[in-house]
Amino acid sequence: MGYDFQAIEAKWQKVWEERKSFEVETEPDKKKFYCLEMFPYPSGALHMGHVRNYSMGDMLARFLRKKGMNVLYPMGFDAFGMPAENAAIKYKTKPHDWTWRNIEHETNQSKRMGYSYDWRRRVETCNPNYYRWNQWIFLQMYKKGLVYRKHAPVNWCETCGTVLANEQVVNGACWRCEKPVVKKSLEQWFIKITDYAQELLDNIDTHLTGWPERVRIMQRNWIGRSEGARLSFRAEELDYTIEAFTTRFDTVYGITFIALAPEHELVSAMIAKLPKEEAARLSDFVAQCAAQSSIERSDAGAEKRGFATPFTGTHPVTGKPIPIWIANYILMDYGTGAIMGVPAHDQRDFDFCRKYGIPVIPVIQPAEGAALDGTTMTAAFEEDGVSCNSGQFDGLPTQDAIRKMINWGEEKGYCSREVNFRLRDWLISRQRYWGTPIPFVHCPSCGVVPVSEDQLPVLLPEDVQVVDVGRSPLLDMPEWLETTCPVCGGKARREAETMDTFFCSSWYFDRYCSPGFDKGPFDAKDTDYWMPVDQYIGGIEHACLHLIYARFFTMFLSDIGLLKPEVREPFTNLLTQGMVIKDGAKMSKSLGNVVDPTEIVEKYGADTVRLFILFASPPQNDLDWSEQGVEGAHRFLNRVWRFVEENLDSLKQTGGEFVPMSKLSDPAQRDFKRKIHGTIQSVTRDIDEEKQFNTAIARLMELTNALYSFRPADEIGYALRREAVEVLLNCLSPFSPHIAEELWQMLGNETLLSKTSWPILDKDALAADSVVIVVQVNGKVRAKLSMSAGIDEARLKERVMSDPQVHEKIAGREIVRVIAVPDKLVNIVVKG
RNA sequence: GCCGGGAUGGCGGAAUGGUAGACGCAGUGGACUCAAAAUCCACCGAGGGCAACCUCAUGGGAGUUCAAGUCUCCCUCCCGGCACCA
Repeated sequence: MGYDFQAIEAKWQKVWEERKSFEVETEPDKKKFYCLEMFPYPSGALHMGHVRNYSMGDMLARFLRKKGMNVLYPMGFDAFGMPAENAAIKYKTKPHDWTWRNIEHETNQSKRMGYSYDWRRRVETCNPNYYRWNQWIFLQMYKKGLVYRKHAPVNWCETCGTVLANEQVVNGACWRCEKPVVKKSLEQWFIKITDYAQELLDNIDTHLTGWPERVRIMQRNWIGRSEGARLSFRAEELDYTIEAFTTRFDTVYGITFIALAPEHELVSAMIAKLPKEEAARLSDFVAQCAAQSSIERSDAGAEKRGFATPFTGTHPVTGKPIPIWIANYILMDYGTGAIMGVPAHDQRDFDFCRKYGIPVIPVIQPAEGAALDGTTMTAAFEEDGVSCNSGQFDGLPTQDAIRKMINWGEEKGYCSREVNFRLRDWLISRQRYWGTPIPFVHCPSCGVVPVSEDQLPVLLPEDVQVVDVGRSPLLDMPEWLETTCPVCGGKARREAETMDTFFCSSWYFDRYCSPGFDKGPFDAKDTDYWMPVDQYIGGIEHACLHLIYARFFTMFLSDIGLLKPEVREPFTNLLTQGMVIKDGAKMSKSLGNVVDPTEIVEKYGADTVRLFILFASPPQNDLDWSEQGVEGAHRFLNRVWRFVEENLDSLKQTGGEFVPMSKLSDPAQRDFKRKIHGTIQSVTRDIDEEKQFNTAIARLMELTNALYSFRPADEIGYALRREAVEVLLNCLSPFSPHIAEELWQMLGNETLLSKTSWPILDKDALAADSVVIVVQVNGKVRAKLSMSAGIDEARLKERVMSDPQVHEKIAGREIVRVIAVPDKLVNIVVKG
C-alpha cells in the first residue's frame, strides 16, 4: 500500500479538528503548561524559520500533553506594521485586505503542518477587539504617569517615514529597512520604561534563570547601569547651574573644562548673550553638529570638535572658574548632556584637550613606574592607581578614593549619589497609518487630552488607499480627524499617530488566555492560571526589543493588579532558535536561496519536514538546509512505515500485556527490552531537560535499527516486538504526528495516539547484564573484557589482573597503581 | 576597545573527566534487477601492517589528573552583542 503521506496527513488533520483534540480550558485543579512561540507578522507566507520555530513548539506541546499537562498552545498574528502599507501601494490594495488575506493563508499553512494549536484562541493585533485594549492599557499607563510627550531629537528613518525607538536602531540604521537613521527634533510620545530599569535588571538574576546566558548578558548591557554622582557648576554670568554626571568622582580635582552637548538647553541662552559675530559662529557650530548623521556622531574614532565659549562655571570643590565648551562628542540623551572634563584620566577628554590646548592635570599616579606629567603624557591614564593633587585624599588607592570621596562629597554637599541607565524611555508613536491609533485628542483650549475609556476603541478606518509612504492617509481624512474634546466638548482633532507595533506584541500572550473577553484585556481568572508562559520559543533578534518590552508590560500589568502580584516576568524559560541557512547564508529573497516550505511539504509531507528540521541541528544552532537531509528523514519514516506494514499480521496478533524484564531469560530478548526502555529514558531526557531534539530523534533511529535486526523466535519475542513498535510510534508522534497516528491505528488501537500517555519507563529493564570493561595501561586502551555487571572494585581488579591478555600488555613492567571504576574501566599504571 | 559564544571526519553533528566520531548525509564495494529506481549487506578520520594489532588525531601551546574533546592558563582564528554612555 505504501506510505501515502498526503492522504494520511489530511486524514488526521481532519480527525483532530473534528474531535477538538487540542482545545483547552482553564482548569485550576490541573497542572498547566503554557507553550508559546513568537507569533508571526503576516507577510504573505510562512518561511522556513517559522516552520523551525513552530515545529519545536508543537513537538514540546504534544510531548507535554502526553506527560499529563494541561497545555495552552496558541497562535496568532502580529498584524499591524509597515509592510502592509508598502504592499498596499505596490499591489494597489488596502492594508486591511492584504493583511487579512495573509492571515487566512498562513493559518491554513500552519494547519497543513499539523501544528496542534487551539485555533479558537487565535489573536490578530489589527482586530479592533484586540487593539481597543492596546488603547485601554495606554490610558492606564497615562493615568500612572508613565506616558508623556516630549520635544526631543529622535531617530528618524527617511525610508519608512517614521520615528524609531532606540532599540530599533541597529548600528545607526533602521532595524527593518536597514537604511541610515537621522536625528530629527520632534514632539513625540514616550513611555517611561526607565522607571522599571532597576527591576528589569535585578530580575535577570533572580527570575530569568531559564533564559540563555547570551540573552541575559545582552539585556544587562542594554540596560547599562552605572553608579556615580551628580555634581553642579554654577555659571553666574548665565544665571544657570550646569549639572553633570560622573562615575569617577575621585577625579574631581582633575577637572580642567566643562563640555556641553550642542543640543543642551543652555546653548541657546549663550547665543542670546554673546556678541552678534560670536553668536553666529556658535550657531554655525551647533548646526554643523546637527548635520552629522548618528553613525558619524557615535563613532568613537571620529574627530572631536569643540567651541570655546567665554563663559565659566564654578568648580564645586575648589571654587575655581572652569571654562565651558560645547563639544560634538557629548551626547544629549545620556546623563545630563554635560560632563566634567578630566583629560588626565579619560581618553576622550584627553584627545579633546590636546587638540584645543586645554591643560591636563593628573590626579592619579600609577602604583608603580614613572609619575605622570600633564604636559608630557601621551594618553589618558584610565587604570587604578593612587590619588594625588587631591588634597586630603592624596595617597589613597583608586577604589578607596572612589568610595571615600563620594561620601565626603555628599556630606559637604558637593555632589549627590546617582545611578544612570543606558536604557532610554520608549518612543512609542509612529507617523504611520496601519497601527493602533493613540487614543488622545488635541483640543485648542484643553491641550492634549485622553479619549475617555467608554469611547474606546478609537477605530482605525479600514477602507483606506495608501498612496504615499511619506504621509499618513489619516491626516487627509477630516471625517476621521475632526472630533470633539472629551473635556470641553469643543472642536478638537484626533491624534493621527499610531503606536509602535511592539506595543501590540508586549501582551498578546496574556490575551491568548482569554481571547474572547470583552470586559478588559484579559480575564484574571485565566491569566492567574496560565501565566507566566512556561516555555517561550523564538529568534535571538528580539533579545533587546520585544523581550524587554514584554517584560516591562508584565511588571506594569502586575502593578495595576491585572496580573497577580507574583507574576513579574512573562517568560519562565526561553529557547532561542538559530537561523535557517542555505549555501552559507540566511535564506532571503534578495539572495535567491529561499526554500518554500509549501513545496517541500507537498513533495515529502509535513511529517518529514518537521522531522528533518528538528534532526538536522540542535535548536540553538543555525540549521543548514539540505534537501538530501530531508530525503534522509523521509527514508527513515518510510523505514518505520514499512516495518509495521510488512509485519502487521504478527504485530496485531500479539496485543495485551508487555513482558517484564524478570520474565526474560534469552540474552537477545533482554538486550532488546533494554534498548526499548533505554530509548524511552534518553528521548524523555533529551526533550524535557536537554532540549536536544536532534539526539532524541537519533535514539528513535537506533531503536528502528534494532527493531529490524531483532528476530523474534517465540511468542515472547513477538510481544517484545509489539512493545518496541508501540514505544517507537509513541515517542515519534510529537515529531511526526500523522504517520505515527496512522500506524497506531493500523495496529488496531482505537484511541488517538495524540491523546495517549507517554510510554512508562521500566527502570528494571535498564540494568545491564554484562558490561564491557575497558582495560587501560597508563591511560591507553589496551584490552576490552566482557563480564557480568555489578562486580565490586576489588573483584574487578582481581579479574582484570589475572587475565592473560592483560598480562601480555603489562609485559613484566612494575605496577605502580591500579584504578578501577566498577562496570566501566580499569587503568593500570606501570613504570618502565 | 569592552563583554559573550565557539573551533571535533568530506558535511550536519554525538560524547555525567573514563572505549572520540552515536545518529544522519555524502562516498566506496557488493546483492537484487534485462536495466534503473527503491531496498538490503559490507566498508567509510589519517598513517603503517598479510594479520592480530600499532602509531597519530577533537584550532595551536603549556598545565592539573591514573585518565582531558571535556578542567586551568596562554595564543590563533571565526561568530554574536555593545561601543564617544562620561
